[in-house]
Amino acid sequence: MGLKRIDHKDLGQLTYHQVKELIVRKALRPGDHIRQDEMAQQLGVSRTPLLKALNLLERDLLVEFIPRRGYFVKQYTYAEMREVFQVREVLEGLAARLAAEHITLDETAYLRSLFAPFHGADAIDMAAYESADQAFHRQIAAIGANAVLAKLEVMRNVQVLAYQMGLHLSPEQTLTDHAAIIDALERRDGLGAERLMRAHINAGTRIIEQHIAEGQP
Amino acid sequence: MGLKRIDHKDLGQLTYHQVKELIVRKALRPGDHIRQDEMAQQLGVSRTPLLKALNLLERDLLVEFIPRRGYFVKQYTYAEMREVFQVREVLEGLAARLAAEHITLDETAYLRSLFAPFHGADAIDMAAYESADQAFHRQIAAIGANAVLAKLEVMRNVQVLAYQMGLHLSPEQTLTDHAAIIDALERRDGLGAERLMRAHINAGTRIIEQHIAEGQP
DNA sequence: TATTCAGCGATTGTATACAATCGACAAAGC
DNA sequence: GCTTTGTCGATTGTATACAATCGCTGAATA
Repeated sequence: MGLKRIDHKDLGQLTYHQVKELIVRKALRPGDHIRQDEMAQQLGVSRTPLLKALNLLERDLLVEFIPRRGYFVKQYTYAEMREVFQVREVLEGLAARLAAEHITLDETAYLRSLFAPFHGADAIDMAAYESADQAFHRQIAAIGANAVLAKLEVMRNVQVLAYQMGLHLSPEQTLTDHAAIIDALERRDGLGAERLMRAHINAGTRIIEQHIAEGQP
Repeated sequence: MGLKRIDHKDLGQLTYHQVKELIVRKALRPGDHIRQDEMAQQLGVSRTPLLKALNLLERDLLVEFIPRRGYFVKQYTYAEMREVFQVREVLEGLAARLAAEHITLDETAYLRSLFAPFHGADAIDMAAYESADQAFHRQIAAIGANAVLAKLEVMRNVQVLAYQMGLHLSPEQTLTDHAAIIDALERRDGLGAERLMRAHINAGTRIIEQHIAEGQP
């Protein structure tokens, strides 16, 4: 009783993760046409599970599907990335507000611990910092405990691409913003947390808008 | 020149719309196990395009997939519907804010025209009213012109289910709310439109919470 | 009578074959 | 030389065959 049903992984799921890796690691590059036969063969599966994987990736906004032409690795313009950030702003704002309702002291402590290595550090290991940043946002969404939001959270894969486009705040700025958000969460100030989170992501949006203003696509 | 590439419809797309119809019309009922062979045969297609359709429906939150068991028509509890509304609140708020930036006089006129038949009417045709309500929200999302948001907009299919669960405001309340939102859009007051839209949907959330408080699942 | 387990039918998971059609290249026309 | 049209290989779209396995039923057991 109360046993958790083990979640079987079908090849579709496994293939999904593999192809996602290929995309975020840029082994598959933006704009690339994903040839199904070739890709299936390389992964050692048939086209059937690959197609399932590609459908999931389309939902994640990592690939684009054009009927009769195929699947392409999504190539983001700054304008499109801005749209993603506009949506992220409200979704993560919601996540923060919901998180404030349930959050425990252990969880705030964990969130703080993510950034402890970087406070007062001479040089910041950007790769480590990027994963900490992502863990922070992921964790808040998880604490928010809204299953619908969690499904949309897959949109966060795009965040990796955004980093690759150089679209992130300075570590100093982020550390300050995150600390303020954690404080709000700790005092169960849902509206405050939402407002701060939105402002934080909106700062990212404004960086994108600078690129656009400078005439970049 | 300027020609719109015709968008081929593959069987997957067509099947998707068919099955969606079956679900929102309750020909397939919540909790039903969708037997692939049977359903494919009834629709006159093979399982391959049906599977593609089911994947899309899962993204729309209309069906649920459990590996090795199959696809099931999603059965919403009030608690889950509340989660949907929490997400809708922020997404539609965003849509309203974005719409305010672009909206034209023609478009505000159209939005008003949707509800003209109901103002001062003796009795309200609830079916017609429901479609007007949905057209209103759909149109605002369209004017917002954010492609990412538009993709998530498919979540709005759940709105039909919400209606079926009796989760909607009184027509009087809705007419008032909508009029206020249109006014805000007209004066290009993005923040105001966002606030009003969120309050409007939040009123729906509170109705759901009443059901939950009364002990309904 | 309640419980466990084996066997089997039903159903999903995956591979593959074949049909449809896209697009690249070459040949023909202007 | 540039554009258009026809042909063919490459690639996607769909159906189907077969393998894996789920869960139900009924017999065996306590």
